[in-house]
Amino acid sequence: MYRIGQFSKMAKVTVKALRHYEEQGLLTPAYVDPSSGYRYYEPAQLPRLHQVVSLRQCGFSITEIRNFLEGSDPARLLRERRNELEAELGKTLRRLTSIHSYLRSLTEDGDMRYQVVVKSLPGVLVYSSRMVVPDYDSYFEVIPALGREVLRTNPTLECADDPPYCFIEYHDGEFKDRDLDIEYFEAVRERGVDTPSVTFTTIPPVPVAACVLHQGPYGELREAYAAAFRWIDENGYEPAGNPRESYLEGIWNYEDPAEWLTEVQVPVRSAIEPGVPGSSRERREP
Amino acid sequence: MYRIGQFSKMAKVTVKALRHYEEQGLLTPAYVDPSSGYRYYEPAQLPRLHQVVSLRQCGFSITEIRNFLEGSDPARLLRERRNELEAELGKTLRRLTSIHSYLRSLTEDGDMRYQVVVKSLPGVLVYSSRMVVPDYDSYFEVIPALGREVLRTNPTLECADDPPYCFIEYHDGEFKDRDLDIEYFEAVRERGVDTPSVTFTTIPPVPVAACVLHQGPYGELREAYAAAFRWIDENGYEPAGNPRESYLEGIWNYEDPAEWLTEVQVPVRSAIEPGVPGSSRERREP
DNA sequence: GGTGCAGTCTCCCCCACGGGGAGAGTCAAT
DNA sequence: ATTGACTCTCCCCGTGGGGGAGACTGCACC
Repeated sequence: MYRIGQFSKMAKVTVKALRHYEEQGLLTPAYVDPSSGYRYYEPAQLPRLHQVVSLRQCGFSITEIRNFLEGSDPARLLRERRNELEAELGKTLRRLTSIHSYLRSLTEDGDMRYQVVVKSLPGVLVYSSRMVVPDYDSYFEVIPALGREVLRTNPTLECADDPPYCFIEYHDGEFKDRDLDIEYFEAVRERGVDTPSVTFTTIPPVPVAACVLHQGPYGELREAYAAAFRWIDENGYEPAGNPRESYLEGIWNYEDPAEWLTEVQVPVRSAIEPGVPGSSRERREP
Repeated sequence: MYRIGQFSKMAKVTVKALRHYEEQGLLTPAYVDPSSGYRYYEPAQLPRLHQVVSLRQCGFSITEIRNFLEGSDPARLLRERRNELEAELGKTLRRLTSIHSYLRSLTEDGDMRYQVVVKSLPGVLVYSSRMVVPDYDSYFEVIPALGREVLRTNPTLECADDPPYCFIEYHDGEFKDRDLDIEYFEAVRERGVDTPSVTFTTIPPVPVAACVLHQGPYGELREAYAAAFRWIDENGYEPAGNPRESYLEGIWNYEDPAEWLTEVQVPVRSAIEPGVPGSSRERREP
């Protein structure tokens, strides 16, 4: 019979952990003095404790260890844990690659103007209009005209404003700066009546998109795209749809183009062949 | 000016997280209504939030992001984070390998008799005696005789008993079952007087040792060694010293050899060439 | 002007795995 | 009897928010 401190030294496990394991039902002391409350352990308990420590070193949670010790299909638990660890491995690798991109942009370009965030884009009710315009400057004429046209057929139409969401999708598979095949979207509160050039529809959500925020005039957007596609390439993703340009602040709010705010959103998927790291479930972290 | 829910949709960040970021000083709302307490945000705050989210996706902690945003040498923080991520990667890999060994022992051997735990062994004051004995059975004569000899020259000597620690170190580089070159150690409370065959000394701590617990007669210890060395090999370690057999329960406590408890402790080091994963600091986990 | 409802506020508890410490009790030796 | 070393229970701490209670607020509608 050893007291907790002695047993703790034998097993190289802290006293706190031993008490915690008792509380969690993993290891009950061989005897507890009813008057003093002192815990007494025996070496015969070492194998069980050893197993607990071994499983902890594999990253099992207390609950999983309890299940394990109670004999519920160890092989299954081990395989589950393996899948989780593989997912974790994939995530750590992605983070590492991401840091690498960060560091490169810092040392090569000297700044970190464009940081990439991966998020999903919700599906939303919109009206949209596809067209070919001669150049970027045409946006400033075409889009307001489109708005007027929609309002003419749908006088009571309200655009979404909690928050607003309007963007252009680029249908050209390659970079062009004239004769652009674009589609303009604007989120609305409810479906309206189609016009010859304007269609109401619900766009599907995008499960994964790499997003870059651009502050400044549209002429520099090209760099934002470059940063986004470079990141996508470096980080083991590949484009999975046409890029969007979402307009957050623009001419309608600020005279000064330096204040304009645009988000480039590129739908992506993992370029890693499926079945290996990173396809599995999450655990322990956001 | 958007309320928190609208802004949350724009940035795809939960309301809870926005409030948390304010509390942590990462993003203060553009305006807070003094009477209602409502938070109001502006799109111009999106770049900062975008950066926060981007750093979170790299696994930075809130505190690190705060340092980052306050401009303290981003390159250094990124390199630090990279080192941490590499360490994490190494740890996950080790866990994965460990699970793999577990699963193999389960499917091949059908049981999981021997689980391996990595721990460090403390330095300790001992007396020791090196000798060559004809076979394992000699232990039962030689060791008690040794104890008597020590007590003859050191009548007041007390062995450590909080907890006791006695073990044999095997000096043969290979497996033998006769003419064994062994050294017996027993921890004591204070230094005594050497005898011709017994020396007092403080053995140095072992930073990393792979340990296996064996329950049963000594004849089966060979399997414990086999399991330990196999695990060491599979898990990217290599032996870094002679193995020890630590006797926790034995003939002095139990008649029945099935109750005997012995821990095999093999000093190891990482067999991975240094400089790559796993050599760095810890973070977020035990 | 009243009412309903969605949104927001603050406050508190929760997750895992213990670490750190306070204040009180216990064991053994001098 | 008095140390001094252990041990007990209880509470707070960290991470990064999630979930929910109870109370307000803002806005639309009647």
